[in-house]
Amino acid sequence: MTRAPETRAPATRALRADAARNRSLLLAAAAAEFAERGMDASVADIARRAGIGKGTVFRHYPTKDDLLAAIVLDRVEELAGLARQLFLAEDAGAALFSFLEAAAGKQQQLDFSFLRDAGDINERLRESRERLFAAIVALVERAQAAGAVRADVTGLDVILMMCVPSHVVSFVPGAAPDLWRRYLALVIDGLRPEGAHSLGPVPPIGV
Amino acid sequence: MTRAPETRAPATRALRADAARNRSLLLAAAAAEFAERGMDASVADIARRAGIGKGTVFRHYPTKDDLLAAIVLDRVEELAGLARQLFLAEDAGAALFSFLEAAAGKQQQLDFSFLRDAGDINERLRESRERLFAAIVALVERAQAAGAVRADVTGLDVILMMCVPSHVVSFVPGAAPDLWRRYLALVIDGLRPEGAHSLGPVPPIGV
DNA sequence: GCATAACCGGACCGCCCGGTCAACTTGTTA
DNA sequence: TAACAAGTTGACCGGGCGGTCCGGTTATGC
Repeated sequence: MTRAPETRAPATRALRADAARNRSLLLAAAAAEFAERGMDASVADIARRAGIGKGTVFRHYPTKDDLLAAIVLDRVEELAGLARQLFLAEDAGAALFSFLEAAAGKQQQLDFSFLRDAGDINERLRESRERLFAAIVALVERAQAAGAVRADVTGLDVILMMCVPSHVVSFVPGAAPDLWRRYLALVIDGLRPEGAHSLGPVPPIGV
Repeated sequence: MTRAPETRAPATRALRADAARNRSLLLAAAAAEFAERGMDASVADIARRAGIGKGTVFRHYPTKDDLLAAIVLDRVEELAGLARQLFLAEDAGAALFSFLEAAAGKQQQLDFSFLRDAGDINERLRESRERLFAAIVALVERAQAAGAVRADVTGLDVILMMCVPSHVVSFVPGAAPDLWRRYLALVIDGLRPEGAHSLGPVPPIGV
């Protein structure tokens, strides 16, 4: 095996210009297609929407799952960044509720059920998800300490309930684009300490 | 075309004994398989689980959707009956919450997302669904009149939120069998009038 | 117990999917 | 501008799906 002299092979070689353009076209098309049809979106349709060949898709991402994971990873990192940033806000309760609002809004584009489907595939995605969850847990605990969220709720409870608005709205055919806010408000009211009833004997789940 | 004398053809002829047995085996197997794997369950797997041939499945129900619709129809009628029965209870609030509890519990076996998937297929199912929804709306309005449920919520809001517990729990791998109760409690607290905040400017959806 | 119609079952069909590959095109670099 | 590596492409493959069909089987009425 020979090696070209004076060539320090970069960890990943720089992408050729057309390849980079195709890659971003692909990511946009895939995000749209996954958002519309979920995991049922076919690679052929994604390629057609991006205006590239099917083979090109598999050159950029060896598997349909890898393509999905790349997209989900983006959103997860984005949300994790927001969560860490909001952790520094003065009002702990408003910080958590702002985060839930942003998360619910983002899920209009990409439901979190992908976290389940894609989480088992990609190790990087799993790590990123754990970091996001940890940041959310921190937000929740601070909001509880400030008395803005009922004490008998866990971080994981909040994580699960945060997926509700976008899911619920997906059942309404001609829903207004901000209908999810209505159900987010309902979810948040359920998390508030005022007027909270017992959650019953069912133990929470560990993280 | 000849007609056998003295034979009044019944609307649907009586099922032969073995056919009736196979049909109930099929329904049980299909319900289990749909519950576990959703719409991804394959007819071949259902047939194998029921211990019958694939052709027999299609003899009883001409389409996979028809099979699903038959199962969903059962649960919907069951729930509608319960809703009408609870409408006569003294405590209007407890009646609604009892119904939500029963509905969430049933969905552990069969998620309501099937109502969306199968609803477009079968006319009878659509009618049955409308009757169920009407019964729920009646329950909600009575609970609101009794002051047990916040006034700014509609019947459809409650219908949508009623699907939350089973859906949320489906994300938790080794969930305890009654974990859904925890999230039902959270949902119900969000529906209570005590400590309710504004739902914001987003208008509710019409039924 | 026999004739018959209802029923059963699994081989088979066409279709679509994720993924591969070898021939071809194009950006890059010296 | 020449030469090559990187990138592109669509025909192709194996597999699984919903649904069909017909030869064999079985319950049932007389």
